[in-house]
Amino acid sequence: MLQPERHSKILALLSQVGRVYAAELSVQLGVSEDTVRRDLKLLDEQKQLRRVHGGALPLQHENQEYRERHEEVDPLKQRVALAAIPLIKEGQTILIDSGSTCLQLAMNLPTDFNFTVVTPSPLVATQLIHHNNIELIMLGGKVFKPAVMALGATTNAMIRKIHFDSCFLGVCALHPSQGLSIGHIDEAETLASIIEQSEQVITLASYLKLGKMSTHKICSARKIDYLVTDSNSDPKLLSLFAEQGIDIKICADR
Amino acid sequence: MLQPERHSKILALLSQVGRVYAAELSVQLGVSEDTVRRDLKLLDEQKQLRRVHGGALPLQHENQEYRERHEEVDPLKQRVALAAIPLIKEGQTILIDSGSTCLQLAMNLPTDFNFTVVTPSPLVATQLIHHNNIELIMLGGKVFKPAVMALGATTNAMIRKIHFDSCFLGVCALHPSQGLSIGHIDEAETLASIIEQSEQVITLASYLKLGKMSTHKICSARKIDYLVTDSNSDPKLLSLFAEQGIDIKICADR
DNA sequence: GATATTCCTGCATTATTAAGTAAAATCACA
DNA sequence: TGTGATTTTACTTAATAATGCAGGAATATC
Repeated sequence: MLQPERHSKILALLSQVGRVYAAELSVQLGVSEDTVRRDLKLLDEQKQLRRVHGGALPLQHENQEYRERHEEVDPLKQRVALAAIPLIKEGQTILIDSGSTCLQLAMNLPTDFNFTVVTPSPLVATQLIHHNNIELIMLGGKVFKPAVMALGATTNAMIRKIHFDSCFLGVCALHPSQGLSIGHIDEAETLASIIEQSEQVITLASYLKLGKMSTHKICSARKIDYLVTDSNSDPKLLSLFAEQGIDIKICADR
Repeated sequence: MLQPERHSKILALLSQVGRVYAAELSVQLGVSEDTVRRDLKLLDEQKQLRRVHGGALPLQHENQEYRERHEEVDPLKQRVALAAIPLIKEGQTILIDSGSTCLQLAMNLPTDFNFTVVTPSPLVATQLIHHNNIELIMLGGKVFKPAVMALGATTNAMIRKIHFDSCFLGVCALHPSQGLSIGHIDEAETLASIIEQSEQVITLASYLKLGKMSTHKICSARKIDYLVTDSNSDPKLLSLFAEQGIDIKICADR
């Protein structure tokens, strides 16, 4: 294995697990501890990580980073989420996906009528614990950490037993011809199951997500009923979506 | 765990609960008390905290606010939870129940080895999202708001497909002859399913819960393997439990 | 004031690192 | 293709750092 390969592998591991040990790296990379130390020393000098006795740590501690990221509310996402709320009707059973936009949706759900929320996200569930008008159903299964949601066979099986009036998806890539797509295959499958069980598919996406595509396809654009986005979106792109039967909702500007 | 990791964890705990004890840190961090003392001494020299006999305190006056905000952390429950941590072994699959004591357990799980956590509580799940060494499985189902946990037929079905090395239950009533009991029938059934699937049953209960009984029986005391409690518990009561084969663990005082 | 914790000091043990050197691989250039 | 320079890696040894343990000192608790 070449030096730059090792370096990127070390950095990948670091961001994945938050710490690396020199001794372990030596085994994992198949080189001597000396080489690992030289690598770590180099990466430290390049400010790519923080060298400490016994191994190395990321520059900013992951937890803090996440907390900050989590506490700061993106106003754009919040506006998109707010614009989607009128689509919820009394007595419905809706699914709310994981992701920051959907979390915003969860934080702003109506309190003046009753409905049921199903979610694969522990964060969304936690947010809804104290809404007395909401019947909350958690989807079970292995929690996929990067997306903070339950997914996989168990989750899919549970989804297939539920019929949703609508599902609210915080998409990460929506393309006119390629449809909805996402970076992880299991995530794609679980989202596809959800869509299969939903009367209406409602996607929440800021202009940054439109016209993009990712690795694993979830469904074609035709399956989508609503797209809630913002006024920065390209009108041509939006008309392409409209041609495929998607009802477009633009959120307020401020 | 690397030294700087310990340091940031100590500081994080400090800002969360407003005080740390050397002896507790030793358990939480998996190192000797000497090492903890050296850590505290270092952090004190770096003006990151104030060292005091028995532990350490935050420096800033804003800690007053912090303490107010996080006053909900019951130190008694935290100590009981800490005493249960050594019962977790590498590679195990454990279930962590809902409830404040179990939430404390979740907040203090070891980070230096891998294991799997299954939980019906969105709060526990949210807490564990950032533990990279923990494989997290959420139990799905209707969320029972008063207990903040998934329960019912769907949940029970999912439980029956999993075998737990041990389950950690934050009991609300444990009586020598009546066993474990609880106020809601569905909760009782779900907990019974969990116990059925567990190799070891570990109960966490402050002295306030012992000798009490509630409406719906979960299981007899004989099914319980460990009772982790505090030194305020009535010794006679404890010996009655011990007679039924329960291993009693008393948490540290203070 | 007695007792029990908690703390500090020195020391032994272990793990980790640094420095120096040699072998191997890679590269530059004829 | 061959030769020497350069880089990269591995090995050895000495130094350093981190940790845990055992005692006596300090501190808190009753």
